[in-house]
Amino acid sequence: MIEVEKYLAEHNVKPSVQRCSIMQYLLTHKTHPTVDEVYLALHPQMPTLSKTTVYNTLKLLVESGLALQLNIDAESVRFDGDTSNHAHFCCNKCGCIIDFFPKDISAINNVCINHLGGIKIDETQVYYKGLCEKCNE
Amino acid sequence: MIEVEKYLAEHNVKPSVQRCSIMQYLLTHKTHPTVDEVYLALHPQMPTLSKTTVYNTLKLLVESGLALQLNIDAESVRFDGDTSNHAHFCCNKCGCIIDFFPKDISAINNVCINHLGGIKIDETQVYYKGLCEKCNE
DNA sequence: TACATATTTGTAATGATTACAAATATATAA
DNA sequence: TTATATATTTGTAATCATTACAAATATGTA
Repeated sequence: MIEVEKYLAEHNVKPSVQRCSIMQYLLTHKTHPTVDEVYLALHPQMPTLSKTTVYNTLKLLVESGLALQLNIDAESVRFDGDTSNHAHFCCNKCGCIIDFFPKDISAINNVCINHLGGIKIDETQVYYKGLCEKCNE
Repeated sequence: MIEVEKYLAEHNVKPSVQRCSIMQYLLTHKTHPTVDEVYLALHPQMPTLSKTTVYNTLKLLVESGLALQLNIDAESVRFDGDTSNHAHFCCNKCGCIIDFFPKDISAINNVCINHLGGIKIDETQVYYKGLCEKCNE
């Protein structure tokens, strides 16, 4: 947990107990959880945790560059503690989300930058949807 | 409007008055409107229109391949009557959404397909976020 | 220790979306 | 054409994610 504390501090986020737990959860669970999933996972060990805190903290982490917010699913927002350059696949049947690191993904980011003048790109999100290996038989 | 009627019928969507109006609106307004925006725009000329119908119809259009659903904005879902292969840019300041047709965008779709075996890709969405030309001064 | 500031908490409000049943329109069969 | 079955639309009520906000708690500083 000392690691997480440093990681937050390095990004100018004061490492409170709640923030460390939530960041730690994101780093150790690559499941792209929703606010609810984070809350339900941490609540047993931390009974005073409030869902509002989970909302606030995840928002803070995103703003501080420590997490990605995924809108791949219209139903609820998902979060990813892995901020490296990668894409996501969402299965339309079982809803699983799979990380995706094609070696030429940086080309995707450049596609845009090469074409537009005045526009400033801060973030690129690539979502694939379809059927995962299991659901595709 | 006869055009829209044919367009819907060709995609096995029965062309009711409401469906034609909504499809027509999407085709003539490339603003990636929300459900609310579609409803507010059509309601004056069609006072009996219900917002539920707008929800149902847009869902039907998406399922029939006549519109795209964009989750670019977490706040509310947006729709695009242009189903051709293109990306979207969203300005973090003014919220405008800009269509984006880089000539090598098909490469983005292939990125995934080339890398995965059992997974079946039906849809690819590419979102860019940042500051538009105006907001970037 | 005392005080100022930051963080967390819980509840209430908001707003998008869905469920559902009644009303209306459309298509079909006699 | 008329009667009947089916599909579509409508309006209201419910649901659910998210946000607002003010009180409570914790933290940092003099």
